[in-house]
Formats: sequence, C-alpha cells, structure tokens
Amino acid sequence: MASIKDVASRAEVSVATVSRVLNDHPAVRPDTRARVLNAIEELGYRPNAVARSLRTHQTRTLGLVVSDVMNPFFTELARAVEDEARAHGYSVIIGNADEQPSLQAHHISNLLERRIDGLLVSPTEDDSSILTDLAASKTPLVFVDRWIPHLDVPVVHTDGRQAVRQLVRHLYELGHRRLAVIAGPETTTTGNERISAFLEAVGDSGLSMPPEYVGKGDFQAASGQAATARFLDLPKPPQVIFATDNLMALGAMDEIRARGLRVPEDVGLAAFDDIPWFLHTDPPITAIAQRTDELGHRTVRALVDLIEGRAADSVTLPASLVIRRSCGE
Amino acid sequence: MASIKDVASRAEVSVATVSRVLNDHPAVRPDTRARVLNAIEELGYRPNAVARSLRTHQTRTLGLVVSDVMNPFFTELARAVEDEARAHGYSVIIGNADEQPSLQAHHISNLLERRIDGLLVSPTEDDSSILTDLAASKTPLVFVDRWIPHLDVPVVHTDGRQAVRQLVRHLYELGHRRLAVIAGPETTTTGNERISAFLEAVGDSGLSMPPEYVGKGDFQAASGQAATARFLDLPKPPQVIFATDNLMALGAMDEIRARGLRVPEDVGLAAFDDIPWFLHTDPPITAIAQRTDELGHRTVRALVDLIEGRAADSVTLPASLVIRRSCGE
DNA sequence: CTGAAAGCGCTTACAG
DNA sequence: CTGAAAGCGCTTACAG
Repeated sequence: MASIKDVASRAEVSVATVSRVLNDHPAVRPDTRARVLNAIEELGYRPNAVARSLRTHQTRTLGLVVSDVMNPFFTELARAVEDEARAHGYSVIIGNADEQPSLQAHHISNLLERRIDGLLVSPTEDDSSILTDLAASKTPLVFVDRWIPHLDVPVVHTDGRQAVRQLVRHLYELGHRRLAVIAGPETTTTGNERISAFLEAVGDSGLSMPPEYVGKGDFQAASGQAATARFLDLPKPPQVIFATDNLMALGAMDEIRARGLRVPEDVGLAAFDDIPWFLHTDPPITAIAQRTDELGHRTVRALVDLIEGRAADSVTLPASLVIRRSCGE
Repeated sequence: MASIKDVASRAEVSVATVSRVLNDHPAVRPDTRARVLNAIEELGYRPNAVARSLRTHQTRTLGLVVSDVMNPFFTELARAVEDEARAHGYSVIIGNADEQPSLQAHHISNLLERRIDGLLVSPTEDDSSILTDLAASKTPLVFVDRWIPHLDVPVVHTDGRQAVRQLVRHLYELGHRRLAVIAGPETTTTGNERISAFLEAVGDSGLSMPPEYVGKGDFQAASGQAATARFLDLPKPPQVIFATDNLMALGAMDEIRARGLRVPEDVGLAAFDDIPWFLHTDPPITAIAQRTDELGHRTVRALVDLIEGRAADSVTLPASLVIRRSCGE
C-alpha cells in the first residue's frame, strides 16, 4: 500500500507538503495542492491512521464496554452511541462483557492498549482493580446506564423510580395484591434502583413483600425463567411478575408458556425496558420505556466534552410506563 | 502514560530488553525479566498497541461491515464474529451501514485507513467503486451472508432454497393458494435467492404468482408494513405473506394488527430468520432458521486463514423450517 | 509557500 | 543474554 513518501515523490514535493494537503492546511499553493491530490488519486493512497495516531496522540476512537450486546436495550444503545460518535468524527469499538467481569476486564484493558480517546462503560460489577487501572490511565471515562458509586465519573442514566412507582399503582388498581419481582445482579446500580423503587412502592401501597417473591436474576433470559419457575412452584404464587429487564421477561414468558399458563389470566407480567417485540407478544407486554437513543447521544456528548477538556455533567433521563394488556385490563 | 523508555530506565535495561520480555522472547535472563516485570507493575505500564502496529504492520483487528446492526440476525452474527475473533486473538470493529451504500463506503474506507488485518462484509449493494478500492487494497476480505457475484472472494452464507421450498409445500398443504412475498433489495444476493426460490417453488406447486403479490422491501420494518398495506388493499388479498427477513415480518405484523385483522385466520405470516421473540408473538411465527453462530464462526475462520496466508474456502450452511402457528394448523 | 529534521513508541536484525 | 540503531508512516515546529 502506498505511503506518504510515494505520494510525495510522485507529486515532486516533500512529505511535509503532502501532509499539509491531507490536513487541509491553508498554506499550500493551489497548483501544488492539485499535483498532490492527483498523485493521491493515481496511487489510490489512503493515509495510515495508525501512524497518524502515534504522532498526534489521538486515535479518534471511543470504546464502549457493554454488559450484553444481545440485550436489545444495549444493541439500541450501541447504535445510538455509534451514530453520535460518527457525527463528532469518532469511531467506536464495542466490547461485549457478556455479564462476565473477566471479559469486561479483558475489553477495558484491550481498549486502553489501543489508546482510545475515551471510554464508555456500563459496568458489570465493581471490580476495583480494573477501576484503579482506569483511574490511573487518565483516560476520559463516562458511565452509561449502570455505574460505580463514589467515583468522580459522569453518569448518564435513566431514573426509573417514578415509572416503577406508576407501575405498582397500576397493578394495585387492577386489583393485584401479590406482586413478585425478578432482580438483576446486586452489584449493579440499575438492578438495585429498580428493586428498591419497587419494594418501596409496594410498601407505600400497604402491601407486604415476602422474601420468596423477590427472585434473583442476572439480566439474562435463563435466570428469568428459573426465578419464574420458583414463583410458580410456591403454594401461593404471585399474581404478577415484574422482570427488571427485557431478557428476563422473555425467560419468564418461556416458563409461563411451558406450564400451559396464560398471561394475564393466570399470572400477569411486566418488564423494565420496552422493545418493539413487546407490542406483538401474546399478550402485548406492559413495560417501562427508556429513551435509549437520547441516552446514547448524551453519553457520547459527555465523553466528547471530557476529551476536549470541557467539564461533563451527569445526565438523568426519565422513563415512562407503557400500559398494555399483560397485567390485565 | 508510561512508555517503554520509562520501564527501561527504571529496570536499568535497554528498551530492546523490555520489548523482549513483553513479547515473551526466550533470550532474557530470569532475573532481568523479573526486574522488568517489576518496573512494569510499578509504573502501571501498558504497551502502546498503536506503536506496535505501526512497527509490525498488523493491528490484530478485524472489520465487520454489516447492513443493519439493529436486525437481530446481524446482532447475533456480530456477537458470534466477536467471540470467534477473540479466540484467535483479534478485536473487531463493527461498522453499521444501516442499508445505506454511502455509510457502507464510509465504514470500509475508515476501516482501511485504520489498517485492519482483514475485513468481513455483508454488502448493502454492489457499488463498484468501493470494491475497486478493496481489491486494490489487498486487504484480506470475506463476504458473509450477502455477497457480490463474480468476485474472487470467499463467501460464507446460508443457502435457504431448500427451506423456502419446504415452506411453500407447508403452505400448500395447509390449503393456501394465494401466496405473497415481501422481497429485500434487489441488489442483495440473499434477497434475490429467497425470492427466486420462493417463486420457483410456487410455480412447481402449480400456483400462479401475480406481480401484485410480490412486494418490494428493503429489509427494514417500515417497508414490510408498507408492502403489507398494499397486499391488504388488494381486491383479492393474499392468504399468506412471506417476509424475507424478520424486521419486515415485524412491520407486517404491525400493519395486520393496525387493521384489526388476525393471524392466521385473516392472513397467514411466515418469515426468513428465526429469532427468540417469534416464539412469543401472537401467534408464534413460522420461520426459516439460520445457524447464525456457526455462520459467524466460520466467517472468522475463513478470514483468519486468508490473513495467515492460507487458502480460504467458501462455506454454505443449510437453513431449516420451524413450523409454528402463524400460517394455520 | 515549502522542505529538512525530529520524534511519536515500539520491534528486530545485527553485533558483541 | 543484551544493547545501539534503524525504521514503521505520519505531523509539526523551525528556518528560509
């Protein structure tokens, strides 16, 4: 592949001049520029971003470490991040942690070696060693969706508490009194927030929340299925199950269907995170919707602010309850 | 951030020696190695992959340009690609073309400037100028899912013809005689293959295929919705609609539901590409399933073969028909 | 407006 | 077993 030297000799100028036309430096005579452009064209020259990065100390690349790309929420987030990043002239490398701390560490480490200009993380858990590395690396960092408490890092996330409260009220008004919830990993801020908002709202409604109605999950489908199985095996099963993410809701549906039960007649179902398919499930599923695109855009803007030396604020977006038929009507 | 020089001076060796321990070169005395390792630890040194890439002429990075990341098929493919790539020691940068040739060109060009070691493309359309660039760049290249005909590039894809034929037989046996299909972009090999297999099978069943039963789509949901609207507005609407990808099937469901019609009583629906949600839609959707993980793994293996100087074969995987209730029973 | 030269952080023959 | 030196392909003060 042709290098800047090849272009220079073909255009009969120095590499400095070629570099100048590459970077739109004004101090180049029009005819010189034309000669260089010509040589570039003829050679099919393509600047080497690796060499440029080494020299300029910037890669124009952002890293995004996400807990599970297969989760439609994160897919959409990744897409929004990529769109906004491109608008600012950055590429993004996505690392999929698959909810495994070791994979998360692998990706963070890999991204740091690649000298990305900034990092977006939705942490799987608060493994402190990686964080120390991160802090030490001085790489601009923004948390999105999930975060690690007590760290001086901007956080862009959705506050679902209000919507969860609305959901509980909705369930109460429908006459449901035995409400169960499938939690996410305890190490996860979003998981905790959703659970605690739910428990609080249930308490405020004067309902009790027996511990066996709180299922442990890990935000993946299989755990939603297992938790649902335990609920349904109870002598007095719950009337409604609230899954704190969409994959666990999918698992819950799998289990309910496998037992030949119907939603919402036999058991109601609601989920955190709305996705297009929830409109078309049998029945359509009541869900709490995040503004995922906006979340992604704001996250990138915060990170770009940091990279370019400006201060970056944390951003909190609201969620909204979308009532469909899966809890009764 | 500490550089190899800092490590060298702290360990009181030359940078060459540090480089040797970094690369597990055997010719380093154990105590020297220990001193270097120590210095690395103390400084929190992290090798600069940019500098290494410039020197070694390899980035250990693969590019994946996909027509639409939000399509669950491509999400799953991307995940499988990333997994297999990591197993071979490569990272992957994903470019989302969003079915737009100009975005596809942008990503290919960007990846080439970044000097990725190899490129995986599921081409949006056969825009020849980018292909010329690609061929000229000598970058190892493999097509996945879709491809450009008449090019000496390995192709890893699913042959859906057999499964499409089975689908048509299934529909015929159910008593359906008026079959409609929503096509993908004509510039797309998969789109063409699915359509032509469908038309052929319909002909073999002795059925006729009026042109108004062939809808034009672009593999995205909105086009599936529009095509379905046109079908349903026909004086004699089809009895079954076959969407040649899952997003267009989603759009078709949207339209059917919006008109208050039922599946399969009023109109049947089948889709190419199976996804977890099809089990839970109302009713569950009959679909043609690809072995997406295997597709991703094989693609990466083919590309790695090319990168490492071995020959790479094209791979054709079979698809299978998964019968559910959306076409009747 | 243009060029010569230094340097970004590595790796790797070559010499010892 | 170790080091000095060249070089990967760029950018950018500096000088003219």
